[in-house]
Amino acid sequence: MAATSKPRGRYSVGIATRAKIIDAAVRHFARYGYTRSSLAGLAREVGISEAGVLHHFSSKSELLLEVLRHNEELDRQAMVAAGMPATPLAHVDVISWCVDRNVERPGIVALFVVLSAEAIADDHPAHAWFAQRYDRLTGLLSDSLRAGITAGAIRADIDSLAVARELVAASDGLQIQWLLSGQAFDLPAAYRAAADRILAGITAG
Amino acid sequence: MAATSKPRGRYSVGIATRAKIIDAAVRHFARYGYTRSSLAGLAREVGISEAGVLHHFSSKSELLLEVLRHNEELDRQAMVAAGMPATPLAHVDVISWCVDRNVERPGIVALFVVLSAEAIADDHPAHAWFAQRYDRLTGLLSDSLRAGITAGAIRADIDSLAVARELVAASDGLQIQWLLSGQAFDLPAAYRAAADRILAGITAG
DNA sequence: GTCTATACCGAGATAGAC
DNA sequence: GTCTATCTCGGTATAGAC
Repeated sequence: MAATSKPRGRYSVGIATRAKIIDAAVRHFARYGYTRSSLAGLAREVGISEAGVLHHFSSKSELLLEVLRHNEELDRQAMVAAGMPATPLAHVDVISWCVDRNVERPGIVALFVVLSAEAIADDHPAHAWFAQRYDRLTGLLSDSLRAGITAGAIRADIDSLAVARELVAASDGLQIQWLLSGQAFDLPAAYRAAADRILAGITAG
Repeated sequence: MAATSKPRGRYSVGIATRAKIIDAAVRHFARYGYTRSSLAGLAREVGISEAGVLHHFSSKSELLLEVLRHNEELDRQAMVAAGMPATPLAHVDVISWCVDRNVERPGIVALFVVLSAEAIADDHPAHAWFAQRYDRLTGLLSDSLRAGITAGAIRADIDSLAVARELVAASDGLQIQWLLSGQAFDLPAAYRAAADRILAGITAG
């Protein structure tokens, strides 16, 4: 424990500071979006100054991208730990797994709902990141559905990309309602019902 | 024509100024969200000063609510003109009609996607407006579905509110993907397919 | 690694002239 | 009805001390 925390001079060790900043940034970006979040508020929460934050991240937009990358890495690790396929979100079940996980951390859900809407503007610092994310997500899901067709589990006459978009859309749309309603309904159950309804229409036989 | 536009003094007539401000505000809020939009940019576009804008709307947040109210009124009028039921969005078909209409004006779609995400924060000036809007929307759709059950067209064992949420979620989620992709797919067709898939699972018989 | 101090910019809003 | 001028605040980022 002492190995990483021996103070040197008048400042605390700081190896953990970067992580503390990212943690706080997740909360702030989720609550206020990117634009309304301020480095000052972030710094106050961490217990350092604005300049201290900018020592670790050269700009606010770089911090945003680091937050997104960090979260992606955590997701990957959690998926591996849970025995999910290494390729993220390759299967429909994986979305349900994600929803179950995210219901425990509404802050992360808000982070993505708020930022993905903000990032629609093509000069937003995370615009490309989100555009790519959706392409990848729907592409992988579509591949997974086509594999299901080959295996004979799914009807061959469906538009796999369209269904993939619907599955992702159901998740995003329900999240908005869940957050706006103050988490007034059971999000995982709602998503499972929606996915089941979609899948029921495309199963073979 | 001259009835409303005789200049008095050195300023132009200005009865139309309020409408011009609202028009420009729709574009700005859609493009930048509420927070990133500035009265200065708005004013520049209209051709007046910031103070001129604030002469018509006492504050920026009041302008936002006026924009939302104005849009609601336009929707109502368009619905009446199209022979849609006066109660907005009481039927599933009405959503399709809205999607068809909105695909011609991606700015309005962006307005709602961006603002409804921004409004998740409970201190956002339009938070209550959006929370109520979703309650009303899903409530009316749910009522409509229950009427379908009574009429024998829809299976009696479905959760009408859950299905209503799914129909709204599909629309919201597809809109996000549509905007982020640069309008790369046919939104009305995608929504109709999604709605059909959901409805196919709940029709009686 | 973190501080203080500061430069610089742009926001929303108000007061009072025309 | 619109202007100019100004106030006040808050933002990001930089420079240099410790």
